[in-house]
Amino acid sequence: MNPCNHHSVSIKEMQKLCVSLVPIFNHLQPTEMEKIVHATRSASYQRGEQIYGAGDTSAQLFIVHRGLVKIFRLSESGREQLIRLLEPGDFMGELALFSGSPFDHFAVAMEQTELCVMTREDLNAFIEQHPKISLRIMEEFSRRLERAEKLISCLTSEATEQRIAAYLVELADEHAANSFTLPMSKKDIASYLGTTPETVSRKLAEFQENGWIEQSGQRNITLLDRYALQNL
Amino acid sequence: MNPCNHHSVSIKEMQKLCVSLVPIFNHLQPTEMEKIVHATRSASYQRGEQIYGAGDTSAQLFIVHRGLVKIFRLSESGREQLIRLLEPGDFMGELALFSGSPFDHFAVAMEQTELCVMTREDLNAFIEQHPKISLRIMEEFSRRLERAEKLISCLTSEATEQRIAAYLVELADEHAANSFTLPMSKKDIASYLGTTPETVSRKLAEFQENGWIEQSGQRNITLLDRYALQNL
DNA sequence: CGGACCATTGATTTAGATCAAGGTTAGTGG
DNA sequence: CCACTAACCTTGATCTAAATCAATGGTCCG
Repeated sequence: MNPCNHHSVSIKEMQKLCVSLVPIFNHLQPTEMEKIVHATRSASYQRGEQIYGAGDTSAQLFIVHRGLVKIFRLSESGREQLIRLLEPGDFMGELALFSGSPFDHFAVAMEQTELCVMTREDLNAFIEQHPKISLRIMEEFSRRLERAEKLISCLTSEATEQRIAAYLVELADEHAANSFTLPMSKKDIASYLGTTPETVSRKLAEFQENGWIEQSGQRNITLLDRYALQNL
Repeated sequence: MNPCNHHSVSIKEMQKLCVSLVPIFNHLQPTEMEKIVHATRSASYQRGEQIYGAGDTSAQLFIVHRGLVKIFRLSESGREQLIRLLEPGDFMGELALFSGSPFDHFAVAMEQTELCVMTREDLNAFIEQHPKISLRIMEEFSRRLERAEKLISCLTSEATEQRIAAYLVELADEHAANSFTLPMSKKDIASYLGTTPETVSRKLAEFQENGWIEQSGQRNITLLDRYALQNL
């Protein structure tokens, strides 16, 4: 944890920096933006740098402004379990913020990343003054919760093969295209889907043999038979 | 969906009914309670009755006042996947409320159950007037999210045996005692943990043989060797 | 250019699912 | 209150999907 605080940057710089807050913290008057500026600090991280780790305590809300952050746990056996990837506009650290309990997971920057940081007091004060914003935050929470619960259903009720197929379809939907690039390494995909890199490799090869997908390079995939994948 | 609205009950009755809101909606002045009363309707369900199902749309927040509600999905194969059990004070329906998308899961009363029902408009207005409450709701969200993410880690990184053991330890912690009653049928436990009733049976029998637990009746368990269970 | 990490493919093993058949419990209705 | 039925639980035998172990090739980054 070494957030470099730049409390003396110009308001204009901060506004630019806080542009990622817009999806959540919108409905703001220009004069209100100044309050966010004072409530927010910025922190910068290099690729591979840890933002926080399990056991750390920090009553701060982190909002990704630029870059990519990986959230994961380490199991007893030392296996890394990927929870999710955060893109600009996503936030993290909310549990520590609300309950004060220490983190039980790790956050690491996957590339050059800039964060906005808010303390609990700041958030409290902010929400009291801009109550409508809390609804948007709740909306975001509920979306994440939905995603988590869907993943749980998937993990418990579907076979590994189906999970991998469903994941491909999900990616295609996100990109609104049949060709896309995997957002992470096969190793991480395996961790996310609760399987092993070997199995991911094998299943993708199998899907390709069946003519359902086309792999090119190491991370590019084209869906050829979406229907087949969905009906495994 | 057949909520029986009682909009004409006395304020006193509603206060009693809404006592379960306290964990979330506290910090209220007596005069403010009246607003909740007007914002809330009550609905009553029999054991086994469905509150809503996948596909239904309803922009309402349901808060459990009395009883027990089971939330589950049905997978393609028709397998029931238990998401969670709601006890008094818990709420549901928030995603439909915020995003307007239809439910993708089912909610069924497990016993005689009473709910408080709030529409989106009611919640909006309410939060604008009582912004502090939104922090408590977020807290609740973040707790649920934490639980879901822990379950995901568990499902992906641990073996079935470890999951069952960890679940027993969790139950003991919740009850703050080594003896406790399983909160649901073994069938439902299996569904929750992503396994089958047979495996749950076998593993519990195995744990008992090893002297780690003691089963009595069909739902009572005493932990004898917590350490062994935690270090599978 | 070199080293570390990632990906692929094959051979083997195993945990847990599935299928099957009793025994038990609990909620229902007379 | 008791009897009945349906759902639940348990234990056994078999099967299979995926993990693990292992070895080679590929790719990215310093």
